[in-house]
Amino acid sequence: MQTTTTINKLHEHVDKTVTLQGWVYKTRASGKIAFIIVRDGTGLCQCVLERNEATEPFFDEAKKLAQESALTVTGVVKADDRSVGGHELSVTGLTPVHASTDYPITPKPHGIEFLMDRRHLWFRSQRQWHILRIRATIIDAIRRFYNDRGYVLIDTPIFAPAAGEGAQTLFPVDYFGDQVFLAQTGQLYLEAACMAHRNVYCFGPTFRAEKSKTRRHLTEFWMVEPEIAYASLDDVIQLAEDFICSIVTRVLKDHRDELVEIGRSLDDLEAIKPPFVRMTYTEAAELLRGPRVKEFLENDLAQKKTRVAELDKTIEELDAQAKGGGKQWQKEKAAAGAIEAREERSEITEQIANIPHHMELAANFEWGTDLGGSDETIISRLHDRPIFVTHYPASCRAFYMRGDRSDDRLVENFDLLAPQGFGEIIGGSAREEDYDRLLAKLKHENLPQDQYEWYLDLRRYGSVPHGGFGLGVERTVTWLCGLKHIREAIPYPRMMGKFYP
RNA sequence: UCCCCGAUAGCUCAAUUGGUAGAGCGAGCGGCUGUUAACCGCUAGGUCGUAGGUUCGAGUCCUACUCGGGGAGCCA
Repeated sequence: MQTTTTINKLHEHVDKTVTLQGWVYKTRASGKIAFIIVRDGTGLCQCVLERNEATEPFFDEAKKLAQESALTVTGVVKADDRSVGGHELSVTGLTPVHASTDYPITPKPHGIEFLMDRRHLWFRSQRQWHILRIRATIIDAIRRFYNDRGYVLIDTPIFAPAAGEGAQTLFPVDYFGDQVFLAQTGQLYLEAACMAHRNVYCFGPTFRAEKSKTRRHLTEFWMVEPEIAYASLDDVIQLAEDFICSIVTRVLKDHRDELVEIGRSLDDLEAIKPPFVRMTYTEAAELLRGPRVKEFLENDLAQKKTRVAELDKTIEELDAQAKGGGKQWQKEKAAAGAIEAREERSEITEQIANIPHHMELAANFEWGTDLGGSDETIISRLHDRPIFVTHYPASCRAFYMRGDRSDDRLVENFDLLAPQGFGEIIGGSAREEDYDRLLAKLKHENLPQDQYEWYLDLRRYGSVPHGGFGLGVERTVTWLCGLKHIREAIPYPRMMGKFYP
């Protein structure tokens, strides 16, 4: 008669008695009625506990159950719009499984350091819970995209020999007395598999030892890298565009409510349609140095200064309210508002301090150097669709990228920048298929040829035009969820100086 | 590696030009039958990151260090 079910299935059990197994998310209790919001891993449900004959044996105990206590609860499912999730449970039975006390993460605001030290608990909170579910969908969409198109999954090694693209940014590992490194890409290995299976991809963790402390860096992150044979740069770019569109479509299909819940604009994501913007590196360099960027940043600066002035006024008013007369809850609300306004002000003040530097970097951009993080952010902010930036100078790109046959200075590569300031999510290229050209590049970069003999074999035996790219999963999650920082896009972020929990 | 900012109660933050450390939340107790960050009353809670220095007097000023935040470089 009574069934155990989960919150996401409650709509199948309206007016029936069911049992839920979960944890206390929040409680509010009066003398003779208690509201327990239960989460069970599939959603939230308000359980209403009225003091009556049925509930008398456990009412007092239930009322005192603190946040994150585990419990099973039985009751009649009622459809109720007032309740989160649209259903609630009128409780007839309740069994505590584990009483929790002093759960550290309260419904009130916390600082980032506090939350990061408690990441293992933090992702029980709604916002984090939504983000990690969207992440899971994105990863599923990635796998399906390639599997459905007949790509063969090739797992590339995580222990890699010194030979890479630049050994200084790698994590060294002692390997039975030899030094190896944690892999920063599977690409070279993937190219070999590409010549065996034609269309392949690898998907796994990637490690970078760069000492970067910014909103877009992790030391350990997930990357998916497709590689396709008999392909030109245009083919690879087309693949990237189809790929991104399929991920966005899937996320919009499966997670509309969650996206709204975490404050992501659906309109912005629905605007992600082909064709994406395309520009060459040279065009990007001209854009950065030109009047459009200067004007954009000057406007940005002026707007931010206006905003700070507004916030100053708001803070003053709220402070006065918080100290003045009125109800206790009104004063509290004013105080909370003041804290929020101060946070926004300090964030914007920091941005204002950085703008002149970013303007200078953009205005003085020199052809031949790589686009900086701030340069990419500027280009990204000027668009509301992803931007392909192609044909970078060979001097600032890896040795394996295919030389542009019409201009020796360039390579056939691309970066894909997510719009609205989110920046780079993909880096890719056509690979140099010509043995002599590749060997010349190796020598030019002073790379040890003996370490790359196996790679050169790929150009000795049946070399064909081919190419691929790498997509950073966390950066994609950050973009699609509209996060301010990449650390929320992965369950256990690893950053410079951070590896607990 | 470099530049900027910060560290005050378990948490989030205040503390006028250097002059006796405060509020809210959380916790504990009591009250309230429809709450949505519930509300009302009471109670407990502090070596102001660490070490020096200036001063009659330092949370406040100076120096170094530790930890954290943002950015540059580098990158997905």
